[in-house]
Amino acid sequence: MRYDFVEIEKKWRKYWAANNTFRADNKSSKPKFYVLDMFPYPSGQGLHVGHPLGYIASDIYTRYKRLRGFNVLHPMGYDAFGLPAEQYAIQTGQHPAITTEDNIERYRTQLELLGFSFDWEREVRTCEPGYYKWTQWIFMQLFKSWYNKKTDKAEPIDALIEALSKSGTAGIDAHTSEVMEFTAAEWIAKSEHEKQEALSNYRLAYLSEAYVNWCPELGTVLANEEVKDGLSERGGFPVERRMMKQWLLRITAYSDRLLSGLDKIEWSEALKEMQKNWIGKSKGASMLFSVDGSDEKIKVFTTRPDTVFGATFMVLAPEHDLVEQICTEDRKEAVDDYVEQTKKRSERERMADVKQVSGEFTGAWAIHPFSSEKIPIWISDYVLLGYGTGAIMAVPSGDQRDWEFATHFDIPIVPVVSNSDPSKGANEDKDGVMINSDFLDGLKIPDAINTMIDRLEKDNTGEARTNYKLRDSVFSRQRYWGEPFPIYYKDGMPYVLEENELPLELPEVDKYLPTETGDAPLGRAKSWNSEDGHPLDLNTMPGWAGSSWYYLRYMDPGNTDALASKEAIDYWQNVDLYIGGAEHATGHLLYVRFWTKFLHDLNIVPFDEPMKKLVNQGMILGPGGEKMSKSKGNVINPDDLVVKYGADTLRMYEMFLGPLQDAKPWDTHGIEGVFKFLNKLWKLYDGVEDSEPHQLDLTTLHKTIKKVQSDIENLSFNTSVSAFMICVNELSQSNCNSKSILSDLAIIVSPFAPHIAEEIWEKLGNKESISFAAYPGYDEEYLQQDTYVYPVSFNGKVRFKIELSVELSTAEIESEVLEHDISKKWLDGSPPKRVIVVPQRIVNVVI
RNA sequence: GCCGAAGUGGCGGAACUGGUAGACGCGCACGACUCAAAAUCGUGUUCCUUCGGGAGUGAGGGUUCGAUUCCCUCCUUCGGUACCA
Repeated sequence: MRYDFVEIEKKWRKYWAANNTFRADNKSSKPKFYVLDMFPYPSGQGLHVGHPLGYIASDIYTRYKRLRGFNVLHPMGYDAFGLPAEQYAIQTGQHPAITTEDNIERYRTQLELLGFSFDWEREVRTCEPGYYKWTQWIFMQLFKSWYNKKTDKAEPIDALIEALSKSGTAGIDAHTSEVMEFTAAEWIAKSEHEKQEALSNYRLAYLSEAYVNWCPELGTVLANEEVKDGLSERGGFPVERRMMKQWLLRITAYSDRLLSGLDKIEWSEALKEMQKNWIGKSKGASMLFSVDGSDEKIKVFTTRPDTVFGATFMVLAPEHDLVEQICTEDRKEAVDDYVEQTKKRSERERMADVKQVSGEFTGAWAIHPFSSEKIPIWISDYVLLGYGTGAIMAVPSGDQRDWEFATHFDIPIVPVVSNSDPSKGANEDKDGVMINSDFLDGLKIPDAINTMIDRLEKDNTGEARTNYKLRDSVFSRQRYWGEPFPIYYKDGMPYVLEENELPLELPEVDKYLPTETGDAPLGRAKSWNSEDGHPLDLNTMPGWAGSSWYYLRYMDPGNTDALASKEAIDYWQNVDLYIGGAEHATGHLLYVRFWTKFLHDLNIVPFDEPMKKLVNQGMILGPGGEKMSKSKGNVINPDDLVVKYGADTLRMYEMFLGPLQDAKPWDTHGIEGVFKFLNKLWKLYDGVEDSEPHQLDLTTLHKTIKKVQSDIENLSFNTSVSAFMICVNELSQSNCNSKSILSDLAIIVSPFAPHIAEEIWEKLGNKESISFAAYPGYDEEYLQQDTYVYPVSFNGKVRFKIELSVELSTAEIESEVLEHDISKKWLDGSPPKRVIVVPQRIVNVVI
């Protein structure tokens, strides 16, 4: 009988849907396992062959785990809010919900064609009110929380308010935007407006005037990770810096936990490294420098406090608050000009001429804290306002950028570490001893750093300090197609809605564009007010809001009382295996960890890392080795291949292409080999008999079970496909027709090619789906061999092979080998210098 | 620049903790079946060779009886990041 994949696949797709075969229960006596794919944004293009790669891998793993007796949660959904649908809406006037719905339908059809064992009853869509109610709810909790450094977790703001009214800021150690100090009396005396203002300094979701990446073309702000080389990631439009009032999330409160948490999760080193760099922890000290003839002090952050005796000037970021105050009259014009210029320049331009040294002298002088010498204060855009304190002590002998600046403006360079050569460049190495450094002279650098920090703390002019590159995340977008903020304004201050007012649904608007007055699109909505008439926030949340907790919603997608029930969360716990692209390294994958830690602090989830193990699938490139894209016209559509070869062939071929994690070019020709393999497999089942299995066939089977099992556990699917091919070749060769062997083969193939496996399984007389069969064990007994063919090499080169019993001792093997005619030829009468015998491996004769 | 990953036949790729390099598949060549073609099956396929062998896993060196695997130097490609003090 012919392998009629069209009929077979249609039949089993229907069967699985009708029987709800892959429904996962929230209660089970079986151990749980959670396998998750990064859910897709349903774009108008549909899927190309690159998308299913990860889904196929996770589906194989899922089906394997089921066969091993696990209750597996394997859901799928859609990251449905986003820019493309909105851009389309602006162009055509069609509501983004309609576009999104259509695209989702298309995705669903394509996904179903591939035979994934998703529990479709758990599908989620981030754009549905029933879903985003809980995205809004989490935001609300962030707004109502502050970060207590003493307990190292988020706590309710109400408790903070109570503490403030009892004893002011005394005894409170919070993660804040700026340090605040006031007494209980002062707190009580504050107006409501002032209180709210003060509280926003503590809240984990707060409004702030901040420099943001503004994209005029898209009409919205972007997060740092949505900007690539000064252009928007989506669309490639220019991005400029602009001061705007925005919602921010205080992710920086979690910097340390986000960093240390990496040690306990199984993610690739590359990815952990990216997150580490993004968080960018560096240890050093903060130091105060007095300004000559002023009460102002300049606070700097440095990782090298030991080099302070080499500090020959100071540099402030052009936007630094002190610039205006300390700038002298004669320098004012030049300085103002420079500041103006910096503001105008976009990120992109600033990046383009990194090598260009520029700056202006403010006319002011700082007093060196140890030598009491006067050193000039400059401004330059190589010092960034957002990092450290926005000011540095410049040590041209120890920092290359300072060196270039000093050389350019002819500022003295004083070496402070032995083996420095100031005429050539800065010495940034951390070996050598201190020179020209008063009480530090002769100390090694690490000792000098500690000595200096002790001294600073004693003198009260500085302290040890840890700094992070990580910034609080801008959380508002001036767009329509996203989650509205559950926020209204009273007296200009933000307040949250009541929980029972959620979800705050997206209003209808006449156009998906900003208003004439420049307000975000929600400004077009009629009566966009709270129930008591206060205006609602006009922003919407960014794309990553909904994806930061979706893995929890799958556990209990219909719940209307909570984001998921306690029972469901306690049962499923965190994700055991997460598969998706590495492009989300510093976006989604950081935010989902942040939100999980926050929900952990709120006692909503018992774990504080969302994904125990994460694997990044590599990209499938076009046949030429380029990225697949519509514009290049090299997109391979999976639907066409399914029509021609069937889903089982496509699934196996995608796995066969190469290691899951590697990028690899697509070559449609190769699919024939896998298709032939499935045909051969199918043929094996003609004339199956209940006969006694042949020894050789048992060896073939058990070797394959062993190989495939370890491959799946290591996510090495390409080698299991090879193993199946070898197995089927061998069984065909020996005309195997043993039912027991062929039944086991069907089970181990089923995670890879589920449709054909179901069909075979049914033909073998089984009534239940193969999905819940028991994975066969392998027996080492069948893998034992009586003899082993030794490759015999002379000086490392293989010259002949000899089959010997595995019972032989090393000495016996040696003499058997040396007796061989070819050995005699190579030895040519003289005795070997040495003979190495590795049992069941090799024999090497040294001559 | 810095960080990370990777370089193996014509191509995708195998090779467990150092032990037969090139499994499996594609492609190609030849053969069988066929009036013919497709499909299918079989054989061969790293390169050079005076048919004894020799060379060979990006390049060069090292450790070892033995290196794709370990160590050092360098080159190339891809991904990330970029004045982070």
